[in-house]
Amino acid sequence: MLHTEDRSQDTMNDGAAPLKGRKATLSDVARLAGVSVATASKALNGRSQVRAETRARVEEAAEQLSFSPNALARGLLAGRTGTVGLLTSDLEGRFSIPILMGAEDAFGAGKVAVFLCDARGDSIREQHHVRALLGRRVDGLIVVGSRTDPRPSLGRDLPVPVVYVYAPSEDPEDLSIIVDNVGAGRQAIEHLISCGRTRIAHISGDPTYGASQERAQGAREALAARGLELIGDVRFGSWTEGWGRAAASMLLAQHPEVDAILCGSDQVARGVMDVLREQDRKIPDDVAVMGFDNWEIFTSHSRPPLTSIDMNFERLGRVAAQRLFAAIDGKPASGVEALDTRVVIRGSTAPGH
Amino acid sequence: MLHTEDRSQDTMNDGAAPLKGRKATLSDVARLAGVSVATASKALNGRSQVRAETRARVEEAAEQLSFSPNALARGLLAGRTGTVGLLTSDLEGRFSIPILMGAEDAFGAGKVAVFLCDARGDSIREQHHVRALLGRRVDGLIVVGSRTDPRPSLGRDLPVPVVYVYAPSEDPEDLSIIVDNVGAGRQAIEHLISCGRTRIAHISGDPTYGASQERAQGAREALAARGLELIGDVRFGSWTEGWGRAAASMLLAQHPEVDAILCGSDQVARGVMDVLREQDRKIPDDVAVMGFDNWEIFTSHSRPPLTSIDMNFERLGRVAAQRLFAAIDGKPASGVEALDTRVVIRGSTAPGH
DNA sequence: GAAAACACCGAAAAGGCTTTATGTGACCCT
DNA sequence: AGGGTCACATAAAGCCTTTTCGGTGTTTTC
Repeated sequence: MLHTEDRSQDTMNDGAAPLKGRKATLSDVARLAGVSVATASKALNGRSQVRAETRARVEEAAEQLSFSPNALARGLLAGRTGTVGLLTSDLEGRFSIPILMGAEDAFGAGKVAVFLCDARGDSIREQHHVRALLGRRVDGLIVVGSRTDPRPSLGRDLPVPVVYVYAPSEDPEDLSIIVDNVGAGRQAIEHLISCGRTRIAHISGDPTYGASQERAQGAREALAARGLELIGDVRFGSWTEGWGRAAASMLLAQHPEVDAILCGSDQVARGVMDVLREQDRKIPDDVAVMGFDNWEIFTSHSRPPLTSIDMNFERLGRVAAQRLFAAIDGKPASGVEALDTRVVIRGSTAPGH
Repeated sequence: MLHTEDRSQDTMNDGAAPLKGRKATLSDVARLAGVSVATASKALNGRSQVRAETRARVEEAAEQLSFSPNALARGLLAGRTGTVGLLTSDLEGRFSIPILMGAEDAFGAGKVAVFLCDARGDSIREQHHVRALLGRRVDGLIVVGSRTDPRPSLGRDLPVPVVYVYAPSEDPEDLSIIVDNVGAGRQAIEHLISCGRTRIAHISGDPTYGASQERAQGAREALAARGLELIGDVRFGSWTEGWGRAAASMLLAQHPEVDAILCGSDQVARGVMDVLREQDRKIPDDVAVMGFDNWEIFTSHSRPPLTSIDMNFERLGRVAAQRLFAAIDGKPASGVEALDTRVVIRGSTAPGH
């Protein structure tokens, strides 16, 4: 049912309700308070050139009219809009969201609003969005990639600072905030070793992802530091449960002595655990299992709950926001900043967790 | 070294920082083209009062300066900003994202930019965001709930139209776009029946969710229409695999004759399938299994792939965006609009899929 | 008692754009 | 030739806020 009543020019409001942006302008407030707009502005912005009594009158008038200053006019004058663009190439993916949440959180704490744009992996669309955002005079841009491999830079001649997150920019002059995947691999192995495991295998994911190569490298490094080696080298495949099952079957057949399996993702780990259970290998007593990503939906509900490496995505987003703030304030940075990860221990490596 | 002057958190940034890419303004374009700003404006906006040759000159000048009009100034004048606020109460959840994608898509196709705000389920934070968005003079608001139960209205006296998605507003005067959960339950049962099943059980999720009650109701209706009943009535629990496993064990013990299990979510279905496999019941030959949500990550990688009801979230977001457009254009609507769902058939009900 | 200091307020400009109203010349008609 | 129409260009008036600068009236200082 449609009704055509016009809600936009409403009746007078008593000012009791808190949320009414409405059309009240600063001159309305000034008129009601019996002062000039200049004085009203100063009063509301805490400038010093206003008598306390006058300020109070203005504030009351503003309250009564539910005045809220027009951010457009303010931004037009200030040259700063207090907005940033958040450009993601893949909202659907699991990784953009927490990053986005972290960034939104950090900005919302300040007085910055976030324009969200999803390029859907299309660079034409991305260009279009960048242009639109610049037209809106955002103060800065955050670009979130969909995988960890380097991506093309937006260019050096943008009028606003840019921070790349998750996927670094190909241009080292840009500032990129990424996950330390080598460190993540190292951390994982160190945890397994400290659980007393020595015959460790690594079932990874898609080999075309930089992340899987880097994690494998970190894992090898950590093993080498103890004079150990991977059992049966790294097995690459895809990021799926199916691959986890297939790879686990082969691994157990070829190397039944294995006492820990590091998996490329929680989904892979899930498949691996299914096979272990079917073959009556106790987790973690016979074989410890570990994943990457700490994807709650998989880690908490598996049997037993899965130990995993958390990528701290929210922090990634928050740090990106902070760096962008700094750049906007005239303190730019460049290079690649790799943030560390964190082991979340559950029952698949530590009984009782 | 840049000045380390008092760059206090305020706007006292007196242009000391070298803003390198100062954006070209319309007067720059006009000067370069040798016309007045008024003419330049009309030329670039396709107004009629401009000679073709003049228009070409202006366009070339604009191109040369890579001019893009300042959306702030334009919005200030027009009273419309071409922005909307997207207020979600829970970004983390699985449902907001596709809705958000649909909306972003629909708006991006027009010339509307989206402010994203996450209230994190906190109504104080929500109020704060609403106020901030109104200060930025958004043209409209979309409010995305985190569960399907009705939520408090933002109020009738907002200066801009609002569309509620997923969770309807408690106020029937508001416009809400939701999923037809009763219809979804009906659809599911009809599919199972058309697969030849008659002894159907329903393992649902958290009973405090309206969605689970409504789906159960739809399921009962569809069964009643064929003179059938649920085996062992609805079993409520939580939306987890663990509950799926527990409930399936009990169900199979009490009603071994069951030939289909409708599950409250794909995760529940996942648990149910684990138990069926452990008890050597063939899926779908002995027992068909079905879920709700069509969460790819669960449906595609289970054994066999899981038939599920897709909620069409992207369409939900797109429709919400369209309704908001209409309302902004002065064609408001109210009431609750329930969109239908869709069965995605896979191997867990239909062999060979 | 005059000069300076001070506290407070208002007029006005600026910021970039669109639109209205006004102005100018070219052209056509009787 | 004068009046009218038409096509085009421009000046100027906003939109809403912040900030600078100038102007009161009052107080302090020597």
